[in-house]
Amino acid sequence: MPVIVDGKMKFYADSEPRRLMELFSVKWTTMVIHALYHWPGGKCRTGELQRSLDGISKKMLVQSLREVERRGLVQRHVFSVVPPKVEYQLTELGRVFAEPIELMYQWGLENKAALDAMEAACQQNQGL
Amino acid sequence: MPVIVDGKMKFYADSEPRRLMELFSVKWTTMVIHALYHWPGGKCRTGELQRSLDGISKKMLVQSLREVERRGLVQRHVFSVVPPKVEYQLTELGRVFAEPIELMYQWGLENKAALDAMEAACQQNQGL
DNA sequence: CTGCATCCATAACGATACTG
DNA sequence: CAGTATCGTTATGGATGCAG
Repeated sequence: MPVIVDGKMKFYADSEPRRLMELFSVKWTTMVIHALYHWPGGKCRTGELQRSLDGISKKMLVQSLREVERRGLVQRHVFSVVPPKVEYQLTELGRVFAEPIELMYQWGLENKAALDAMEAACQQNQGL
Repeated sequence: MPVIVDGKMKFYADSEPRRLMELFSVKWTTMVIHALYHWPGGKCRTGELQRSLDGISKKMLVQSLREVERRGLVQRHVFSVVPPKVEYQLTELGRVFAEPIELMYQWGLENKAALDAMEAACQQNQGL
């Protein structure tokens, strides 16, 4: 799987897998995609989304939404009414990227034991 | 899949999936695990590892290694010789967590088209 | 060779207050 | 309701030099 150069293995930070991982490196983006993926009807309003994402600030919500919109993963629908109404939904490309995210969510749910073991080791080695 | 509270969906930042994702949020940790996972024999020295991870600084290498060691994913073997010799290898728990990481690497390699599409959209929407 | 310490720049994040 | 702006804190990461 890894690239071999002069008989030595090489791993690159700008490889495809790493480009994918960068999506995960920002705290809320995956949760936004995950939430939209599971939203009944696939569309939801700003406020609803914020209330569903426990602990997210308005700033990070909007910032995350702009981010995924810029990347072409989410589409924004603005209704010209008062009070304002805006709906968000995954694009086709967004649903493609929901796939690995759902894989991770699945794995996480099925491997709580491993996650707990890691946390336990973590606390045990505080003074390392 | 999501939790339902009062008929509304709720997504928590401290859920199992998110705890897994936190492993991914630090730039080099996944690459270190990925590299060790594919290393012939499963053990490798500090310098070898650094040379294989393109662009990593010494500081981040050591920091990442201490991180995964603290989490119980990697074991450190110190040889009492001069010049110093240290080897790293994945623990059993580490090999468990290599699984989702390899899944992501696999997905990334198989979906270069989607990644390129995202990048293209990204650049097109610069002035958004 | 391995590891640590230091300095510094930037990015991520949260809280709050304000506009239409 | 949706979105913006500002401030301050913390985390992240790179460069460099030193020590065993």
